[in-house]
Amino acid sequence: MSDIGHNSGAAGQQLRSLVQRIERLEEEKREVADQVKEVFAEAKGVGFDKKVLHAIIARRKQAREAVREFDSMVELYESALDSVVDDVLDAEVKS
Amino acid sequence: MSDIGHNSGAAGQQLRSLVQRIERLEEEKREVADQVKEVFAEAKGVGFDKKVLHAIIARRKQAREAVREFDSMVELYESALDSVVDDVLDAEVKS
Amino acid sequence: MSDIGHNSGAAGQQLRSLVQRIERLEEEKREVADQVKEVFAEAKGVGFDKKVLHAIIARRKQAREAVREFDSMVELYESALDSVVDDVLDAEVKS
Amino acid sequence: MSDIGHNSGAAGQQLRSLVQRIERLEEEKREVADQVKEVFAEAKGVGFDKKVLHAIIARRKQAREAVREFDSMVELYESALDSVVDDVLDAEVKS
DNA sequence: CACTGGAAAATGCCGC
DNA sequence: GCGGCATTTTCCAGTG
Repeated sequence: MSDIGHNSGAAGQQLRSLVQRIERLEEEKREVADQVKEVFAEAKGVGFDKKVLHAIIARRKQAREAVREFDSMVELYESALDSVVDDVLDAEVKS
Repeated sequence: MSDIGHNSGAAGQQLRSLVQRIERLEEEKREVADQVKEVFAEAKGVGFDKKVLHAIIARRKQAREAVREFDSMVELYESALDSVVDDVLDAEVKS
Repeated sequence: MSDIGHNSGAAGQQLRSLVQRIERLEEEKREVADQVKEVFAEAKGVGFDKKVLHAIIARRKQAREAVREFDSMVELYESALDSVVDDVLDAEVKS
Repeated sequence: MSDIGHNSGAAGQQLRSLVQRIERLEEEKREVADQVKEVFAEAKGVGFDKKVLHAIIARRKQAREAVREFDSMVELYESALDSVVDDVLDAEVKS
């Protein structure tokens, strides 16, 4: 008998497992997305406009990203500074 | 002192709570999306092509949707049929 | 005098031309959409239900898409098959 | 023989014609949309950013709408003014 | 006039 | 690194 359509070989098992895991995760994603919608609905119910809410969230996201960018800037300068300090120390040793 | 920027009125509290809940949920969404990516990576690692995997998953999804669509088709035909029945009954009354 | 607001440099000319072309095309799109509405109105006038009409058109569209999807499926299988053939040939060379 | 599937009655003819006209128009819409994409591609080719282009077009659209709104405002005031003039004339006649 | 469904646009991701 | 593609999000018309 052919396994086509009802593959039960090792590879088939593995494939089925992977597909099911992905489908389960995508189901989860949908559930979370629905919860987001529910919160927006609740917000609307107490008079908050969805568009404004979105704008606020976007703003906060940008702010967080700006902070992250700033931090990596600081790190960059710090490491640059370290190099300079190293160079200076090296120079002193050599002199 | 102005509350601008540090609103602590009732509405402000509510707004902050809503925004935080949404942000938390979107964080969750991102996490789940990452898990999906991980599974795809794992699949790739054992030799499955992502494209084929996607095709399989899409197919299964379509199958599920086809069932749903069939059901709404049936409903549409049923309501159309009801209209016809109504017309016929009306015609009998008038004759 | 500043060109701000009445840019007439080469780049400005080009930009204006592009913007106008896009706006003209979007106007066309709106006109065609209106014509679609007119046909639906005409259909309604001779007793066809818009909902059913939509269902018919959607169905035909799906049918066309199914053909396209089938074709890409075939392509996908063919390329997968090619890979397998390649692997087998590689294995023979190595053995 | 049943006409189901190959309806050639008068109503069927009409239905088919309507469906085809709609499908033709939707095809046109798609073509125009593609042309828009082409213009955007061309714009990109000469260094204009799609996002900026979109922003410009949106701005111009808003401007046109503002003008229209202004015009209807003017009309409103004009008709209000006419009423006042009428009232004044009436009052003069009566006095 | 709010709501849902579908089209249009934006974003993010993948492969080259 | 970027161009194309898929997904996601946003917007708008139609409907009840």
